[in-house]
Amino acid sequence: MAESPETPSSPRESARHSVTLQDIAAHAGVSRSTVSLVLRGSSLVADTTRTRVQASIKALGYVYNRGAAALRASRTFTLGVVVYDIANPFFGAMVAGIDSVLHRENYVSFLANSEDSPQRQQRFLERMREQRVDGLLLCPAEGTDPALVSRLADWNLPCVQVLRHVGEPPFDYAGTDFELGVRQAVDHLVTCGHRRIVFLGGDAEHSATQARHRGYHEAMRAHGLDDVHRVIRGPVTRRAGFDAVQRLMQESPRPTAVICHNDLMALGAMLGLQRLGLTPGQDCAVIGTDDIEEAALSLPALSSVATHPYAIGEEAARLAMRRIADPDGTREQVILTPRLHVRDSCGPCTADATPPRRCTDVVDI
Amino acid sequence: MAESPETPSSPRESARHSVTLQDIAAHAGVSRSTVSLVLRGSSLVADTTRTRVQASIKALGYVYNRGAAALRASRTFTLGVVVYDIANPFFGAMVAGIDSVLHRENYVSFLANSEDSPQRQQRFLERMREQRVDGLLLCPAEGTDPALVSRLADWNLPCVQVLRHVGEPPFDYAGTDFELGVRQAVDHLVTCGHRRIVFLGGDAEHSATQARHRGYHEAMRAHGLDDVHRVIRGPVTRRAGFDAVQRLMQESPRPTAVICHNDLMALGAMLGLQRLGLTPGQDCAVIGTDDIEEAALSLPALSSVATHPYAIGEEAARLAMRRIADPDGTREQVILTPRLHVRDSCGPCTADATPPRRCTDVVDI
DNA sequence: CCTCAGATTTGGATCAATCCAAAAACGAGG
DNA sequence: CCTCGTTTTTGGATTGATCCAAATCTGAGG
Repeated sequence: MAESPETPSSPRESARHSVTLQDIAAHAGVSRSTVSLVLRGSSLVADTTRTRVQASIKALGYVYNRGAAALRASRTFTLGVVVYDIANPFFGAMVAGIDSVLHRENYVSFLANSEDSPQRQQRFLERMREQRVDGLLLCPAEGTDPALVSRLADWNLPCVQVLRHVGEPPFDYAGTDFELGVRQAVDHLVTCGHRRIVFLGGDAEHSATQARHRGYHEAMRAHGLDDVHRVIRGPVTRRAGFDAVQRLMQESPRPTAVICHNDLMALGAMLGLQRLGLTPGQDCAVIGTDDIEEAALSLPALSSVATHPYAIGEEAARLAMRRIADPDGTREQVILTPRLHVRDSCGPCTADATPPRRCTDVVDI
Repeated sequence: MAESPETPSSPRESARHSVTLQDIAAHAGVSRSTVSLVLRGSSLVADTTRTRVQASIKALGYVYNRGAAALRASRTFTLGVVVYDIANPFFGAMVAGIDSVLHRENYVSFLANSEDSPQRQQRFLERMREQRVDGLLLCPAEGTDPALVSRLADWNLPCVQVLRHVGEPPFDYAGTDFELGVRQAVDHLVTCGHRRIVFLGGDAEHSATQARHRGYHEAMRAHGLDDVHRVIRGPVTRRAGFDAVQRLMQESPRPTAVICHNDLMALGAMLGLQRLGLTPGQDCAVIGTDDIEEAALSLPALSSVATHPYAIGEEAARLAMRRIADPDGTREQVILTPRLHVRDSCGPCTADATPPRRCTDVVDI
């Protein structure tokens, strides 16, 4: 029989009707079902048959139709990912971590940027439902209805919350122990002799902000510094850090250290100090959170609590895979441990009566 | 008849068989086809019927099944997006731009991070084909086979290249005129009296790198500076800028200005100058490319050629929409015009014999 | 040569939508 | 009341895979 030649990928495959299981079955002299089994790597198929079918698949330039498969099998190998600010390098790294795991698992992901708008987020989630994704990774937008998580459960849509969380436990969650991170920062500063330590925090009310504030309050209390503890709330941007620190430095007595909600704020704060002719780490200690690449390279190098976004992404994706495999398994919370990287922006306290001590914690880039 | 109550979204919809067109048809007393027409907003349906059907859709908590629709209609409202470094803030902004357009167009996108690996990219593209996406936005990985684009065309998969491009024209492309950007930088520096201007560029061989080098060479030639023109190639990182500028400053006579492949390099270069006790903008001018947020806030503020990543993302997405609507339309190239933002890092040349001139081009943040 | 268990293979039904040609309903004019 | 041309609605075929129960093929043992 003059069957089509063995061109691995024939150039004229735009022929209206694309190659289907049926075509391969005919070419290989077996049934649709057998071809389907081969495609799914079933062990039911005899080796000789498998080889023959695989040859036909190559010969005809077949392309698997996941949509059609999903229709019957009700599994799509797709995941929805929602973040609220993809332009932020932190999320970039996190998405890279997610992507690396999904790639290994043969999953592919839809990404949406909610811009912290619950409406946008809602619209995307509905679309994800229509696409019949197998699961969701969700960094809930500020102001997300706490009932959302249970609604997703009603929809039978596995959902792992990331970084922030809403609703009542138990839920799946992956993030960092922000509370511990801030505590580490306070502890270190106190060890260095600082007392008047201000926290520059966010004004939003999600779990991640609350955890940081809790960490600050408790660490300060533990060191008996209730009387000087102080939180400034506002946006968590470079400029906010820049402005806030300049206001703080007018006061008397002025703070000897600031801990910032994230590195962008901290970098802004350092800039603010320099603008006043002060030296970060000498006239006022600065510690940031996240440990973005820029932190180690700034001048002076910024001390920062590393929150490992890439690892968070990986953990979240892995958790989603587990929940998809076992939808009724008990919910899990993966909480990574942050780590303070001490650099040049937080030297010993010189302003206070307390004798300056040499700081020799973790020092690296 | 005891029809199900009018709960907008009944809580027990996990009943094995999800609500389908058929169910709505029965509930509303019409046929499947009519419901389908309503869902697709057809004008064929009578208003009274439409209202009745829409009520049933709400009442039964129906969820459209895009997969099933795509199977028949061969349109998925889905796009594949490939970038090579999502952790880079530039791409974050670009993806945000893409997302904003797709959201408006009711499209949803698969995102992959190729990590500049052609293999990873290839694997993702194959998966995209299996998912029957309507189109692709591709920032080709370094080393991508130039034949890829024509292969995608054979697959009937509309593809818009972004930022970089491979293969032979005509193809759809969205990006910035990097050549012009570098030319602007050179022109400005020459106007300020600089002659020994070095370009710190990338070592990769894609279109975006080549365009920058071309811009540099031509501008230098146009100003009769062939004799002093000089390109240093290497990675385009902060550290590379830091190291390169320190080496350059040992020379005699030393360069009076450097133009960098991107802002990260430029920020590194400024840091390198400071490490030597030199002042960027005074002892040596520095100009970067991209104009990332950090540029305006650094100290001194970095002059930079803005490349508008968000806008590039938007344009690329719009172009993809056009190509999907009209697959055989003529290919388009959307090239945005970069704009030099002059700040404090590039003052007049003081080292040369040429009399220093006051620079009064564009000055803003 | 027959039987039977285990290994393979198979065809028809199914998943949830769209397409399309034809049927039904409608309304105006004779 | 009957045409005739619109406007609406409809059912059967179709899309490309999986599921599953039943059919077929093997080869060893009797």
